[in-house]
Amino acid sequence: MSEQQLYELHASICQTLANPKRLEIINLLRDDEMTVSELTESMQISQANLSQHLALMRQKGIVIARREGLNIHYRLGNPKIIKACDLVRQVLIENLESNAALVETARA
Amino acid sequence: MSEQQLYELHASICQTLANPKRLEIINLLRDDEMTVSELTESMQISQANLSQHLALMRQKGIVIARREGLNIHYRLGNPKIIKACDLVRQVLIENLESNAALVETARA
DNA sequence: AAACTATATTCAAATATTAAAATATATCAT
DNA sequence: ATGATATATTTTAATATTTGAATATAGTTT
Repeated sequence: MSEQQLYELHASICQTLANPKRLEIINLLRDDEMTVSELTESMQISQANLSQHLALMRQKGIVIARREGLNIHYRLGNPKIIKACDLVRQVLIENLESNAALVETARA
Repeated sequence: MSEQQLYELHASICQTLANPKRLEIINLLRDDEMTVSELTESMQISQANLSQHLALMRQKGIVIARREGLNIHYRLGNPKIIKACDLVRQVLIENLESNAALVETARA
């Protein structure tokens, strides 16, 4: 597998993370698995659209589905996903903070 | 700032990471800053397109530019970006490995 | 100031992503 | 078998992203 190909696969995982609803799903699954119904109730999203997002994430191995009767339970495929998301969120927060600091400097 | 808005900004950072060339740039800047010329020479990409990618990353604070004469030196805006990318790459590698394991199981 | 070098920006066409709507499938209960 | 519930898939229109081509800008050298 070439480095180029790895970068492409890497990018496609990032692409899968590049959606607010999907990030919200990942956060909801942080500690425990949840059924599709539970996710639908916890979020502002239609069942069909939620299912589309879950299908995408399943394909990339970001979440794993497990059927139990009528319900399907979803969980994260790899706990490192949460670590990665948390790191990116920290970067975001730090960027916001230093922007705020810049604004302060400009006012002074 | 609402959680929704945070998820949107978070997603937009992930979106910025969701491109193989941009990931390659980040990796090249891992340890040291580099000029645009150096980056152009290290990668299979046109100068104009590289500049477009750098502009996007600048806007998101992922990368910082510093002019020195004719050259512009780029460096990472936050070392945590590298950590996050490395984590996602680990997730990718682990997914590839468990896929390979699955194929083995299917053959056996 | 004219030429040169390094880098950035704008525009447009091709391509990819998103979400709603409609429909389909799987399991369970009767 | 029928109906009910939970979830998934397909299609489509709107929107966003990507890249090459052309052009612009900033700093330097002569």
